[in-house]
Amino acid sequence: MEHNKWPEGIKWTKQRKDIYEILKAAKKPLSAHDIYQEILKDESIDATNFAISTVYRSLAVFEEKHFIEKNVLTGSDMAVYELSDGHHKHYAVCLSCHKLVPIKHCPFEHVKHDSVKSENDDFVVTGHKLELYGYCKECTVNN
Amino acid sequence: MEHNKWPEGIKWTKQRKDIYEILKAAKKPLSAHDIYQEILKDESIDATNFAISTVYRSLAVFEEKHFIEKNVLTGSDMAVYELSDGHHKHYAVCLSCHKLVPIKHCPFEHVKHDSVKSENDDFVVTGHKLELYGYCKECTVNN
DNA sequence: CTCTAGTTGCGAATGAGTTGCAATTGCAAT
DNA sequence: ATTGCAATTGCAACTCATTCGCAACTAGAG
Repeated sequence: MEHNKWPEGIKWTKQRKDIYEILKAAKKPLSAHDIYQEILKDESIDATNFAISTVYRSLAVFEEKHFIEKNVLTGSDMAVYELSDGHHKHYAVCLSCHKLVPIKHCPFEHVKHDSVKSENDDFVVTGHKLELYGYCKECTVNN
Repeated sequence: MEHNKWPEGIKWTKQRKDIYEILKAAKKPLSAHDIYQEILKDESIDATNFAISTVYRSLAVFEEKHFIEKNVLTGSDMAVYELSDGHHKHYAVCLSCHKLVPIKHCPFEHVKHDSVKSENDDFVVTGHKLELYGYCKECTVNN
């Protein structure tokens, strides 16, 4: 919870540390509201006078600095955020219950982005997002 | 423009036909507002008393019937829609100018969705979304 | 042609996300 | 440690894409 090294380059306020910790502890991408709920719930955080606008502004800064990744998943209209800890992740989204199932191996691990570059005229690819969708075990059974 | 066969299963009102035609003519995914602007612009459409809520409701119905696909692209917070005409498409999004460059070959054309299924516990994959991002030629040159 | 369930226009409501501003606070330089 | 100021924050008001309630309308089955 403490003694962590924060990414460099920004002013590390108490609020930003809290938000960063919550994202670090999360097992799945969180929305700004999810994060805010965590703040309100967490006993160790003084949530009096913690504005949700601070959450949004901190997330914007984190994203700009590439500490986190922002996504809007199928079936939802709310942006979710997760730490970009090097090992980027993809998810399979259940169209029925909206559960997220992490994809263990990114099918692009071995694919060179350059291949796309040469195929499309001079587009420099710096990253990608992949999302599978379908139905999870429970929802398949119950339909 | 006319004599087209509409997908079955819904009531084909004048408004829905207009919206469907606009999507069919579009070369890229359009937002609800894009579509509404097209309606206002198009001389052949009587735009008096054409509500934008109708656009949203029609799009919702189309999506439900799988006539169209809804997406929220990186760098935007507005949903965009395009016909799901069998040949599904992916795009590369320029992080600088937000231009969309179609990806000619889907890297998943040859990948069996089942492979993902077996890798993750009993998730039935029915589709996927792939988005590349980076910088287009113009934006690479001008930076 | 009639009947009715499904659709529409309208305007008001919702809700995620943003913003202006005065007060506060990291943190670099002293 | 103390200071000084630019960056950050809380707050409340705002934006704007999208949704909703409802009365009037219409597609299309019979």
